[in-house]
Amino acid sequence: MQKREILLKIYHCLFDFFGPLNWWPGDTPFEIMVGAILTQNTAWGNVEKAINNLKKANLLEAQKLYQIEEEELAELIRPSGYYKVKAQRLKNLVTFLVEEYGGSERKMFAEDGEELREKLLAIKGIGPETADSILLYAGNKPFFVVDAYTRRIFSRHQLIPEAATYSEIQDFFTQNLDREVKLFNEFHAQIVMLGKTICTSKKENCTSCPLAFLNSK
DNA sequence: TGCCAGGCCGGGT
DNA sequence: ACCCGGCATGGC
Repeated sequence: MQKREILLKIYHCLFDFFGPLNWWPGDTPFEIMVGAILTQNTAWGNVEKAINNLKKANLLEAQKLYQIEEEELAELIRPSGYYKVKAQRLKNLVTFLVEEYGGSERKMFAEDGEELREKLLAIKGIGPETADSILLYAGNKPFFVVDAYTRRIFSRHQLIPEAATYSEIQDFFTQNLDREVKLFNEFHAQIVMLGKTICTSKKENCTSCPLAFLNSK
């Protein structure tokens, strides 16, 4: 079977299993960008607490985070862990957003995707996964997001080498899928759902894996 | 009770 | 070009 067929089969299998997920959990593009930074190596439940703190304080806007003291921001996002570095990283992002685009995500995302990706990667605290999450889920641009679940699940089924780099894994998807926002969005969401709910172990294969058909290829 | 979560950076080889 | 320690809270 061709890689292309396998990928589509996996996608449809997951979609049938979980149903449509319509990611990312977040009401606005700005909230999604904030969440993308806060969720770095962190359980989403903790991120929710931090975002709720920002919402309750009515601070979930670029201009407001731009003005707030970094120490105060750090206290608000404390539940998300790594709160001091993440406060810096959020500051770096909103500074970029405000000073380059007047705080308007719409203006930022009007830019060419590849160029914007380079600019995001140049911000300290934004690596490839965070940049691609922002581009895909906040900006509706077709960049496939690779995360720990993706590596774990796909290397376990021997579709990618375990030591593959981020861009190698990303290429595996983008070279074998149509470059569509809807597909990239839903596919990544399905992978995360699988990793969170069923394929949770780092070591053993899960017994009730919906992708078990891959084992008898 | 310890382990781990939707990374990333900086310094050392 | 890799490898590793540091960053931290809350849930199981």
